[in-house]
Amino acid sequence: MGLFLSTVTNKVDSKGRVSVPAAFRTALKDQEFQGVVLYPSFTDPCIEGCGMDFLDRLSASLQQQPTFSPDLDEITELVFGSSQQLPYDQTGRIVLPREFMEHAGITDQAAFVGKGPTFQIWEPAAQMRKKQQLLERARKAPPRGPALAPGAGGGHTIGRGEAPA
Amino acid sequence: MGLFLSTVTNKVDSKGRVSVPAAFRTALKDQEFQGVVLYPSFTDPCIEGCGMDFLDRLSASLQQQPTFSPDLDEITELVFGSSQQLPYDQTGRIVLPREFMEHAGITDQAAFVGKGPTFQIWEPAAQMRKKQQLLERARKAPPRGPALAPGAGGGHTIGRGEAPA
DNA sequence: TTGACGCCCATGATTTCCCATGCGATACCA
DNA sequence: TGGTATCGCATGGGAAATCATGGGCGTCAA
Repeated sequence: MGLFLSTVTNKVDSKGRVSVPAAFRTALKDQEFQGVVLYPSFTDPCIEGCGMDFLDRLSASLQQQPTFSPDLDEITELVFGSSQQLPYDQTGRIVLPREFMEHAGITDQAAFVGKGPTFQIWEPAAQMRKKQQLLERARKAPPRGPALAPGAGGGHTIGRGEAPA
Repeated sequence: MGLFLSTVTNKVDSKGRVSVPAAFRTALKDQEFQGVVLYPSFTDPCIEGCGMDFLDRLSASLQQQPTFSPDLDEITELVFGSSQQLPYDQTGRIVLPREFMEHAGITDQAAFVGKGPTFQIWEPAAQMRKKQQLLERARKAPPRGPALAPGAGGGHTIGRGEAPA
């Protein structure tokens, strides 16, 4: 699965349509469902995004666990209940549901922010502020990452123009 | 199998008819039986819903259980005993059985809430309350563990560290 | 009859599809 | 090396299909 990288701001038209950045689409091109899955963030004024396989795996792993944590189960309930499957139109756009736009304060612009296996959609100004906050915090107390998983491979980040066809 | 996602509120007319959200019907379109299976929730004032195949699999997995759990058995009995198979009419509506409506307190509106492999039907206000409850709990006690990859921004990215394929 | 139920059609609103355009970057050619 | 053609991507708007909803009519059973 491709990773979502970088931040791209696109326009939201009067119908609520917005182009999903080409690089993001590339990251999802292998999926069965051609589109994205969105749900409102529970902690930030933004929209969370991922591919359908993300939810598929979530669902699958929940069903396998006989002893599921109630917490986890409830969160899942929230996620499923508040997510929406949004297919691309033929030019790679999706229609942002009105309630999601309101939750994120999005009016006519949307910033797609890559977060690795998932991404977020922000109102551009709000995303700036958030980013500044994170930067400051990082300066004060640099966060420490986990040990790198071995052999996860030559890694294929998504970039432009890697058409193996 | 498609997953049930998002929450959609539809009107219940004087005959007790309600449109099953198109997205839900899509999730069930591959099934033999064109309709849904409903049964009252035994923990919440709502109606549980799923496709026929879900019950098939439930039944199958129960028979595979090496150790027969009385709990499971009880659940099975409750589920199978109180469920109803409700076919769509030609426009994709079902007729909500009166006792189910009463159990859920539904009068003229019904909220379909996706829960992945299954869904629920609520009286809209009650569903709001339930959702708020879950939200608060999610914010207070964000689930931890290997299953969850906390995002940088106090995030709540949900994912399992499982191998991609 | 009265009501529950299945089936039909009608309608408005939304959503999706289709086509056209502008812009920028890259590839190509002279 | 300058200039030009071409492609991919983002964007806009109108047309067509889908969806949710309301109501009417016959049938069957109590």
